[in-house]
Amino acid sequence: MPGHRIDFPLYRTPGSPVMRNEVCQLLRDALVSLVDEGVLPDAPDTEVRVERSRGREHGDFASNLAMVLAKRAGLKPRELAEKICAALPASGLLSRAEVAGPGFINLFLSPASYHVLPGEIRSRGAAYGTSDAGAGRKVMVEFVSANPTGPLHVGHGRGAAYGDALARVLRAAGYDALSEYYINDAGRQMDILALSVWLRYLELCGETLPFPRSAYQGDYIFDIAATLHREHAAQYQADAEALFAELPEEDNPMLDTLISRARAVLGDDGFGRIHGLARDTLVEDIRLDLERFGVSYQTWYSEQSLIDSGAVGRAIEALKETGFVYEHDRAWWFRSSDFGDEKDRVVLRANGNHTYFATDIAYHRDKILRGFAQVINIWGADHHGYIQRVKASMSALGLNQDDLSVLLVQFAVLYRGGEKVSMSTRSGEFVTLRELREEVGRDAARFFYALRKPDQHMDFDLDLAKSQSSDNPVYYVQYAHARICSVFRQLAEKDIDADLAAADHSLLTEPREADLLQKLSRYPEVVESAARAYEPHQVAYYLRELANDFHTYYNAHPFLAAQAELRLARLSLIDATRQVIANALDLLGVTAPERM
RNA sequence: GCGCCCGUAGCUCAACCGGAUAGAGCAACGGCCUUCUAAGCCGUAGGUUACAGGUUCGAGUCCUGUCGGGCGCGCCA
Repeated sequence: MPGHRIDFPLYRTPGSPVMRNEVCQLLRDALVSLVDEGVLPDAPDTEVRVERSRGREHGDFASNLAMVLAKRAGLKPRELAEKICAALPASGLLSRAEVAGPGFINLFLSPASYHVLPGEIRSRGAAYGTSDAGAGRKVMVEFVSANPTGPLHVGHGRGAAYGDALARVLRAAGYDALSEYYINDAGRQMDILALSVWLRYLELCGETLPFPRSAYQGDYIFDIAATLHREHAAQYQADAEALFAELPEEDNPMLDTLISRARAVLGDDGFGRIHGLARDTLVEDIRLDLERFGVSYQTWYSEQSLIDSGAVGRAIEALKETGFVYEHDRAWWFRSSDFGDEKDRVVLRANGNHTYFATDIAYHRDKILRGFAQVINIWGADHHGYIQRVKASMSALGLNQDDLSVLLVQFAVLYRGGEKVSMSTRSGEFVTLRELREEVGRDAARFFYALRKPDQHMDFDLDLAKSQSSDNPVYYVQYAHARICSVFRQLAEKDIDADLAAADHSLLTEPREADLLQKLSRYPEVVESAARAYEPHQVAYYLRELANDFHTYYNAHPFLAAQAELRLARLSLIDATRQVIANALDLLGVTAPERM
């Protein structure tokens, strides 16, 4: 269908941070003019939406605005589209607008908009792609937060890769994002951990004992026990025979009995020191593991500190004051079913201890009180049942439950040699994040995770991720970066003078150059969109497209052999490409190697 | 049983809060290295978007139901 075409005068060349937003503004201006002219009845509250066109023939941007507003204007979509086009203010950004299909408005960027791009990318450098879309809003991203009772496994890896990339993307899009790890260092699991260490320590002291099968079995328990033995010799030794005398046979009562006997023998002080040693060792181990995975946190927030500071007690008191808490069977229940939860939940148990839920209430209350406009929790999919009750507690406390977003990360099913790898923390039969990193490499692992939407079930093929072949998508992107660096090394060797700032980009007339420029111009929009949707995988897919455009260009046109002026323009273009690849890879926590 | 997430090419996944002809990568087949890194490029083939209805100018996307998969439903953490 032939489109109606309108040409604009070209009078300036703005360097726009996010082009799509600029285009939206032009359409908004057009709507205002149409209201003034009486074509539209009132100031339309319809959100102006513009998307990147799919195909080149549809221009750079497309809007369905006319189709949305046609009914209100009493016009056919195509007629309204033409009026909108005619009302567009003059701008150097666009060169023309067309009406096409059932009433789409296709917008074409001006050549000048493209020609300023490589220079803009070069001058902004690592900052190209960042914007102030988030307007400095304070957001918290809390992720991983695994119990410090053992090493992280590959399931945590997915949450780590996702959470860290999300935090980076949010920062790039102008949010004030803080990464936090919530250390679950209170409760029974930690007691079992301390007990496990102590029992292994007793063995080192020469005691013989039947190590309980439901205690922690991992090698790291021996390591911590060895440290304890090295630093304190037999200071915490006790008679194992007495310790294991007349124990309940069932796993849980047995462990609980052992824990209370350990406390009795060692005193709260002694037990607490072993507990603290185990905790600190494992938290430090996790911190190092994540750091080597390219993941770092601003804050490590201790669950125990919430209890010690009285925050949990205060939160329960605050909840009681709302009247949504009642006593039943000597326990205190929160009326969460009043807020959409399936049933009411216990916050204070009959034995006087608070539940895990109680600390969660205190923790989320604390997050909001710390002044975050948006709190993002990244949880494993097995925790989805807790979302409603936590949100319920926020509502009950007078907080806005929409300030909390819980994003669920589905489990990755591991495949090795074409077969499922079954995983269970207790049996010790699980692949740790450390193993994955050492076998696969940090970059491949992170990119592999980044390629998947978090709420999508994921098959993680270990053999593929481990492979150093081209099957591995991360190399495809990194290779593009390395190739560009290589070109510039050749340039230096051949002693060719290249003042990129003097490049004349109007010489870039090849279709593949236009494709590459267009892709580069999209990058800030990709970052903004990934941040808004909490979907860093958009960056990974963008990278693959960008690398593809570059490789295609590389194969089709020589850079160094070209005539001097053209060579300069092309070098400027691929230098800009290199910068954008590096920027985007950084958002995913992946390095951009200069050679491969 | 109830609730949440999902179902797209042989496989693994995209598809910009409903848009134009549903796209990549593997795997398959056929081409491209005396020239800047072949970890690359180009081409061919591959689809009733699980199924059935509904909403509207328009549905992979929203609603209802069915089937299939994952997870969750403790005074555990």
